[in-house]
Amino acid sequence: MPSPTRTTNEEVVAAAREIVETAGAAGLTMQAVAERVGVRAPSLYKRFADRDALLVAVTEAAIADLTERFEAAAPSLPRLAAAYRAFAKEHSEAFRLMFTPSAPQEALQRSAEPVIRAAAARVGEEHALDAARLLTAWATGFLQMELAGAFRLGGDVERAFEYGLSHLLAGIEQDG
Amino acid sequence: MPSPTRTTNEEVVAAAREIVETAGAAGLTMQAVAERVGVRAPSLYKRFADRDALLVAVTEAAIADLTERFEAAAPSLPRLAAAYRAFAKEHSEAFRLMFTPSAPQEALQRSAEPVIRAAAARVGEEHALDAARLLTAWATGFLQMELAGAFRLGGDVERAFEYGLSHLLAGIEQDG
DNA sequence: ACCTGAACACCGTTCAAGT
DNA sequence: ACCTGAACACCGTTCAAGT
Repeated sequence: MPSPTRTTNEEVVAAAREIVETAGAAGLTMQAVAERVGVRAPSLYKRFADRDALLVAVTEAAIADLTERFEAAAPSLPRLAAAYRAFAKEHSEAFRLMFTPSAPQEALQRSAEPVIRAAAARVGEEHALDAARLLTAWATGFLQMELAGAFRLGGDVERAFEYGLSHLLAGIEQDG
Repeated sequence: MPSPTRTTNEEVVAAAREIVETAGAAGLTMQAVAERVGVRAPSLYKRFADRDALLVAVTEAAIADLTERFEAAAPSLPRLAAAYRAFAKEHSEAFRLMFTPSAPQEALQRSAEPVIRAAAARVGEEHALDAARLLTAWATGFLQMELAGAFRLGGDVERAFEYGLSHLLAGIEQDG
């Protein structure tokens, strides 16, 4: 007799996201996830090929979350930057996963679209991609360094972020 | 009777670095390191408190390597940027480790000094730190994205790096 | 059809015992 | 003084057996 399904992919990914955020990617064990959704570890392999596939699903869910925030913040570039920073702070572990070779690139491309459109409104279609990449690279590096503790000494991080952002926005507008 | 030492901390770290670079941080097992230096895994705990301490030592050695390259490239900002990119490509796994909360921040601060001095020569002492951070954050984010495959589509990565760099250098020089 | 216990290979780590 | 085998707890993963 067929057993009724005891959990769902969504529930598994949600549990995995919580574990990743509280215990880090290294803390994501199949047993911990299984316990959280009320099954045994081997059952998870019916849904995800292996631990790595689950980790990719976690990354993808995080990217979808970020994309929503971007869409809500667009087309203001300062608000996009603030949304990015807020996301990185709330989901620092998932943020790190996004810059791993196994991250789903199509999802990342989609998340970048609001940024590219906002850049286009500011500097025109022709330079939109370059401008968006400049801003994204800077913000990504800044947040990565901030999360790693690189700014622990050396003054007001808030102010440094605002300084960098306004500087880049001004620079981007004036040429091509 | 005292046994003669069969390996050294330096040899252990060197072996660990090779493993990290070929198999990734996840591939760094105490047994693999031990085999490489000709001892058994438990012996490594005489030298490093645990696997994490060894990983920190690997990160620190990589930062020392980067610092040497920076010192050789200074005070040219384009050469510093090129050195950073070359390092990231040759030691992509260690590069990622550098932006982890457990990375040794004092070593990272030291590695940043040639960049800050080069920035000072370009924009003056007063804005050197801000300028160096702007450049470093951008380059770090760019390389992180490049290594993750974010630029797999979308044209000439080389050109995009040069574009971003020259744009930032021009922007940095003109104001404060 | 879905779930599980049992099993396997592998890992980090400790420690008493060897030299 | 340094090294090791043996052991423990834990992990990912597979699979035959349950319902």
